[in-house]
Amino acid sequence: MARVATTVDVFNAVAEPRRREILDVLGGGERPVNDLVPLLGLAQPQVSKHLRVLREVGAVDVRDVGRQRLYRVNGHALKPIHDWVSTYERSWSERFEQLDEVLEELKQEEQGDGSDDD
Amino acid sequence: MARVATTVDVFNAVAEPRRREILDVLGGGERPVNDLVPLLGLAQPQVSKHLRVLREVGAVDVRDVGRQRLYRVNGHALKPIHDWVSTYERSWSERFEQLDEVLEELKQEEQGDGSDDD
DNA sequence: TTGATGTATGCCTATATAGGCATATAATGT
DNA sequence: ACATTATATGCCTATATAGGCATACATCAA
Repeated sequence: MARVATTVDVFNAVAEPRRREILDVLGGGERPVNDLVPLLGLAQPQVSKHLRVLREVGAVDVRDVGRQRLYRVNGHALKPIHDWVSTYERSWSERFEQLDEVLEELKQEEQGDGSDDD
Repeated sequence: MARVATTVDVFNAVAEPRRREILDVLGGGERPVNDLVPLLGLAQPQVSKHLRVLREVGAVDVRDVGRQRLYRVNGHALKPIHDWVSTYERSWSERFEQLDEVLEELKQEEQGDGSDDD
């Protein structure tokens, strides 16, 4: 078996480095497909395919202008990733480390208090 | 071709839902492998394999105690994901939306000013 | 040593999928 | 209508990998 389809799980869609690159480029503003081709060093069909995956998970939106299709990032689709990973932010954020220190102090005080209702 | 190895790219390692589940469980505290088996509904060998992948990208640490191996989350490994996805936070965060409003206002004022150094 | 328990590894199969390449589709200009 | 440009789709191959299952390895108990 392989894994949950890239077109269904945004975590998986974005696990492909090329697709992250595409989002990063599009972060700078709306662009047609052919703009991405030289920037990524990929053939046009592959770029279109990556864009399709990103579109299916909602990470990009499209707009037709003449014969061009202008793609743009839709960051909302990435929120689940942010939400999930943020629960681990405690590990590296100074802000949380300081919070942990305070909580630790409170805990110690409680223990000195003699109550052991854990 | 497939994609960057799960054992090399933390984005890819975590693109597998089972592995996110494992991290979520371990977030509650250190646990031996066999604790995860019933919780995930996976066979023990598959759990060990997922843990191996997580260990290779540094997302978990191990500690031997007797014949058990206690695994725990190492959130630091997830920071690159947080950093990357945070650049898109503008899309959904009220905080950034308000900032955008202010910037928009400043821009309008500048235009009314007659200067067009854009 | 022997047996039991906890975990890791190896082999196998099915499957998803990235990229190569040809071609289809669509819009525009002449 | 025809050519040109922009993009999407289809077919192909190679490859990574998730899970099934047997088994190796390691640690502890008797």
